[in-house]
Amino acid sequence: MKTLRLTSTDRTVLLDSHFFARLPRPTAEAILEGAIVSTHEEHDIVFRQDDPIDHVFFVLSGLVRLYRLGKDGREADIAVLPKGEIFGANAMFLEHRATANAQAAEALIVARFESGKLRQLAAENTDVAQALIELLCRHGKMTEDCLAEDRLLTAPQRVASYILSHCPDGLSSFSFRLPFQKNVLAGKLGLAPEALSRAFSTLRQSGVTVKGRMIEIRDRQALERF
Amino acid sequence: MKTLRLTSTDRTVLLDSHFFARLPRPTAEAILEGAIVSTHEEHDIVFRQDDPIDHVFFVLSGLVRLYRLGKDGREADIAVLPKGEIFGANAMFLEHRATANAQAAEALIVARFESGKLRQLAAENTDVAQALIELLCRHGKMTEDCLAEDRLLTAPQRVASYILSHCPDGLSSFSFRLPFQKNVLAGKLGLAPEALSRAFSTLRQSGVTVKGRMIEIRDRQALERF
DNA sequence: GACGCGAATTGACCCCGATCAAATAACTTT
DNA sequence: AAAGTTATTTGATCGGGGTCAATTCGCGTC
Repeated sequence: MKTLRLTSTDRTVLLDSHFFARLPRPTAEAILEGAIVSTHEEHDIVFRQDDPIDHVFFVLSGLVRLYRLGKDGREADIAVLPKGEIFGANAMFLEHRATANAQAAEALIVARFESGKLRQLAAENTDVAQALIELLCRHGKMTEDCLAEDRLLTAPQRVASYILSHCPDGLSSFSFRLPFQKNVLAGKLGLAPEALSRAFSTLRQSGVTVKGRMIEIRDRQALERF
Repeated sequence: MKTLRLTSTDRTVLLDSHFFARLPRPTAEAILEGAIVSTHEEHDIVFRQDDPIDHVFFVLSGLVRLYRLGKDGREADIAVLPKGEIFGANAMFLEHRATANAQAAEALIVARFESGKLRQLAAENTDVAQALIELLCRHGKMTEDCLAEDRLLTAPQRVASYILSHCPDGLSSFSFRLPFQKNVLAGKLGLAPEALSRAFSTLRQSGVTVKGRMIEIRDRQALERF
């Protein structure tokens, strides 16, 4: 892990992100003050569950995986966060302990902000508080979605749902490139890699073609029906 | 469903709750102004997924079940909330649409507050915003816990974990009464009722006795090991 | 273009938990 | 207390997905 300072493209990523974009520019700038940037190799651990953490993290590039460990060492993904997402914010209001492990799922650059300062700001500035509230709602809903999908859908259905979430409305056929290794996708969907693989081949009969990371859909309706 | 006004015991439940207790009394009182109370029979639907809702709900007594519906009509519980809990708050910041169905899991009394007013208050008053943030963090963590347990634990392990969460630290043997029907517990744990039943009988060999709603533990360590 | 290594697929097997059906238990009502 | 519901348990069966082992594929390197 190496630590650096914010570059100007970093600032762009930050200011364009879901969270900072809804803040008045000066407020956003104030938060950026004192940000620390660090790089991590794939598989590096950023923090561990129950670690005391006094920072909030922002993905500048790459991918983080948040997961919990079972007694037997098995891992369960809670979330997979791409560029522009924030993590570690819950901890700020929850005893300052991480609720999960955070690991680089690929080469990763993160910015971190002192949570004390951010919390202070949130207490003084309702814009910041609003932004935090919206962030937490959004993340909460994502976790809920995940839980509901786990309980309601089979593996092929979850994969279909994932693919459809990448299909712009109206198109009946399209293709896209997976934003990460199948490995990671499997974890995100709560599946073993083998199960993901089998799910893809089940979906072949519904017009899904997989070649490397490229996914191609021939018939959107068929997928929705699945 | 019948609608009423707040009784004085209702006020007590509200003011003692996790959310309101951390607010200055006058602020809390201000929110209570204009609360509407309604009663619901077991199985009544309070609101449906995707309904536009402009209220935040508070459980005065009884139990609500939040769940999503699958295409095939199957139900997946997202949360089961007892007296003192708030629900429908996410919607306030998420297009004003409910993210799940809310159903009375037993005779239920709820108070509702206009979300517009609450949101306004949160924007003006950082105490309210802080309380909301903490609420959302707490709920977020609960959902995360649920997701992780689903992915990491078998049915008997989930039940053991549930029982242990009711065991005060230090005691090695103790007993308690389930706060709701096994039916509901099964849903909360993401199990079919039959699976819950079987899980209980598996745990018998680890010193768990079940008689009606009474649960008795002989050996805490044995349960933790499970 | 050949090589090498980690990622992904495929096959075989097994276990957990869902589902259906039937029996029993626990409540309500009268 | 008897009858009628509604929950819960138990048994039997089945399917989804996890795990292990063996290939095969894809991609970066030389």
